[in-house]
Amino acid sequence: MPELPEVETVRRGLADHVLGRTITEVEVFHPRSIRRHLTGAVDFAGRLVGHRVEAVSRRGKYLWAELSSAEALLAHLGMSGQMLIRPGSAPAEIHLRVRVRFADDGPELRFVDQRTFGGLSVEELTVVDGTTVPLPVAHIGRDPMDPLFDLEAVVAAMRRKRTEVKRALLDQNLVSGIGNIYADEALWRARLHWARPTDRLSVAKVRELLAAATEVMAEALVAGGTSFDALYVNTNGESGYFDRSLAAYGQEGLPCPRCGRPIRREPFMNRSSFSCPRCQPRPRS
DNA sequence: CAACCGCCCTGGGTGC
DNA sequence: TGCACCCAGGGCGGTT
Repeated sequence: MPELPEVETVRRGLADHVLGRTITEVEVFHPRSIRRHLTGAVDFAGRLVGHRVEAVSRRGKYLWAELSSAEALLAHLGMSGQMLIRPGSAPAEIHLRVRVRFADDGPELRFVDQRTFGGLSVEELTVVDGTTVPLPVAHIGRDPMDPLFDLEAVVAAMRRKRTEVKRALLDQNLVSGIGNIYADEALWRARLHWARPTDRLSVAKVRELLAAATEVMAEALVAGGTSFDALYVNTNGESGYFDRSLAAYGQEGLPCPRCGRPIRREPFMNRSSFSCPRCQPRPRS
């Protein structure tokens, strides 16, 4: 499940392999993978062919290549999206959705996505708060790895919300890049239950929580990200190994690394939240 | 407007 | 063995 560390790992791989290369051919094999490109596959390909990749950027879970056309190829990996760099001679992957070839005849870029929650589109760029981003990213908050991330502003905004702390942590408009895995890990590190109301947390506690989120994602980035199966891989098709370092997420019944009590699993927004019953007691309702 | 809910989608895993 | 069902989950549109 690609969150910030996984998307950043992919960004680095793309920067290594497609920067400076000119696109010559684009094939779309599944319309759903470009559903956010409203003008369709022909226009999608037409806006890419002939243009050079000038930068590969990221905000939160969004990834994009800035092109010599002054537009950007925007990608969101969803749950299972992969950006693979492969020789053109390699057999097509079962879930190959989009293929991009380059003028130098070197390795091609393949967007592979089993569950098709991810997708690509070509977007105009806009400047928000001094930073150039694709239009659909304009409303996405800066992520904690962004040099211009304003910690105190996010702490204040989070405490102004009237919601549960995990919902706030997952709100990409507030702070981006955090998904279910790193939200649970950050809450575990900060010893907060996911249902705690944000407006009753101290400034210090919210700071601690955001610091924990930043820290756990930085550690995961060093490990190449978190992979439970072959769904998340880098541009070379390799899995990360941060799953071995998870304290709470997916650890139901296993001992809490801090106190030894079995990690519990609770339903949360039609999915699951993992926490320690002793370190992260439920709030009194 | 803020908060929240349901839907989109596929295939690996599980239980009968 | 085979089938039905569950589950993962970010973003978005619709509703309260």
